[in-house]
Amino acid sequence: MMGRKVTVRDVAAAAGVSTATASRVLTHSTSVNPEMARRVLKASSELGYTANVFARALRTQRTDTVGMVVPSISNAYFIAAVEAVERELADSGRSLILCDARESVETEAQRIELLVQRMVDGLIVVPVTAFDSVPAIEAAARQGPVVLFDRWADAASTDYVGSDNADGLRLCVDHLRARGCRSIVYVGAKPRTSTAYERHKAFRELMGPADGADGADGSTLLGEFSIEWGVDAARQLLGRDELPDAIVCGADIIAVALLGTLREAGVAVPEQVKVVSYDDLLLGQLTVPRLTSVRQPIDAMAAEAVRLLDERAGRPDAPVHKSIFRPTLVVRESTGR
Amino acid sequence: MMGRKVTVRDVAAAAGVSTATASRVLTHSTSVNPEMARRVLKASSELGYTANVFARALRTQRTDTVGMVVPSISNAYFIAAVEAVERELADSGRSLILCDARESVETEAQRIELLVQRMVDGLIVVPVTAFDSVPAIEAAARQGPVVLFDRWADAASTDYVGSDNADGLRLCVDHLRARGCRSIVYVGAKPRTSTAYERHKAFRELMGPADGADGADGSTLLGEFSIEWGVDAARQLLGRDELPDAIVCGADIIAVALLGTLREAGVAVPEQVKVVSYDDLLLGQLTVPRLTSVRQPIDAMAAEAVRLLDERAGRPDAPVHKSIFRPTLVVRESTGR
DNA sequence: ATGAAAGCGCTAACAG
DNA sequence: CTGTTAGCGCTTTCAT
Repeated sequence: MMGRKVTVRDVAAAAGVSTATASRVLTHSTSVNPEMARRVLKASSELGYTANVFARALRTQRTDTVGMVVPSISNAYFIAAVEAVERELADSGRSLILCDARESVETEAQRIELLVQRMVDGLIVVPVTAFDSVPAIEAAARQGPVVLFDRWADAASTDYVGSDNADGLRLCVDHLRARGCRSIVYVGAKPRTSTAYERHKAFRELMGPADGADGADGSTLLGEFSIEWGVDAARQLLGRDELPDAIVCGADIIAVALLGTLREAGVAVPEQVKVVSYDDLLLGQLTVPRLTSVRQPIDAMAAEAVRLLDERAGRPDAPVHKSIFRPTLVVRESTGR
Repeated sequence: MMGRKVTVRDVAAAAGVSTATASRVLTHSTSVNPEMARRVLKASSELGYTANVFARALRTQRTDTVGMVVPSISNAYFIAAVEAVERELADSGRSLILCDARESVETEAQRIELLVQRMVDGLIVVPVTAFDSVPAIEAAARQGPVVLFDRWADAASTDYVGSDNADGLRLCVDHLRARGCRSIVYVGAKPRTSTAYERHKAFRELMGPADGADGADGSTLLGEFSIEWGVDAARQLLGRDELPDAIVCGADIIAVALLGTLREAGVAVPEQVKVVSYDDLLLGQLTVPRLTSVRQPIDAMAAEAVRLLDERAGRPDAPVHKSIFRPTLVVRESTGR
């Protein structure tokens, strides 16, 4: 429906050259007579020429477009990631096509397939799960460059950019201990994603071998990365005989909901309970009190993801590369003044 | 880089028919001998055939793809709109390409241009501004179907789907008056967008002809649809001799920030000041107290937008259509129990 | 350095 | 109903 009418032919004719020469000028491919080049450029701009992307892609097998699939566009952390990647791509004149997997492995597979068909030059994926997302990702990786972002998928032999979750959790626990907290509870997500898995594992290791079974002593509560779970977990804690000194949340989205629920119940944060979280979303700075949270260097991570994509495009058989960034802790009022 | 190798030719050969017949089967265009059809389908699935989108688009001039440009993907209201449109399109087997204008008219123009080039079958735009966005929108509308969503752009002769902002504001003010509020302040955005303009205008008309000049009596404060402005406006109000009975916010993003700032300063909401807002985001249900807010029927609006796009594709010269939906007020704790 | 011509993979006329 | 053929608009050999 939508589309240009002006073609290279028109430009060539107007400039009095062959379509080949016109194309050469327009794509800066080979050197051409300056005078002809001038005429082509003039004709091109006068006619308002824009190359038909489909014809070009059909011919060159490239699109200057990168695809990105995230688990949910309503999670602000992924939006921040998308924005960072888009900024990065803009620098090299490329654009991003964004797809939402809606937390469904099936939708995710469809979206990945869609993007591969659209011949994106590369694909950045934040997998919905660590296991079930693997087949679609591997199929895509067979066709071209794929980089996993933030979460890895098990056994997927693709490049990866993420941050050190164990270190992030260590920052949380060290900070709380320095403020005198003894009893600490972790409220996170079930280990269906690599981030949920790593953060939970790190917490348990940091807390010592006290509990053997999976949170049998009540020091860890696992649900989803969602508002609902934050509310639910808070209620569970409120139902206990006594509250812990501090709560470590696996993500801001959980923490914000948990915080609201605790305060609604009259619990003073940070006086009675301190709360620390992960992601450092703007959202966490709107709460009262504002959240102490682990920040990942998302711009650097986005840049690295694009770099890996380009590197892989150049050397398809290079060994798999994993880039792990160090997070930092941003201290705010939720862990005391 | 990424792309299929299997072509119609391969499928046709494997099925022992011509490419034309194979194509006919694969696109369900004309009726074909059932036996041949069976063979083609079998060959197709055995070879793992997928049509090359570019070749198809080049030939058919269609892509089964709709483009959407929003002012900012970090504003949860637009994300909700995107999700609704995507759901709607999925029903008819089409997909959405999303672009972020980053609150910049220039970026917006680029993105619109990019999508038009990509020959999307239609374009849904939430314009960054009511005036400066017009040229890019009109240029796109000359190429194919365009529907403005939520915000209209001045003099753009394109179809539009939105909601009745005057009615929404009336709901707010009526509700507050029913709860006994006398002094009411409006905190909104400068009239650079149609929604900001209409909400502000409606508020002033509802409050009577008391103030002539633009908020000269301090009953309206105008800034941006942003966190920062919410904080700033709250501080301005806190600096006054006395607080109003109630505050009407032009958007939840403003209200959430304003609410946090008021409560941090020890102001009791809703006891001292009631707060009502617009958009009914999930965000507003995480605050303490939860926000009373105007909800727009976003799913119905998305469905209508897609319908208008399709209608326009069928009849390019049909008169311009504007669809205005009625909002409702969702009452929560921020205006009293 | 330039032009003529050959396709990229697909679908729509046009004959049969 | 089926096959042959001609492009969609572009880039890129291959000659010159």
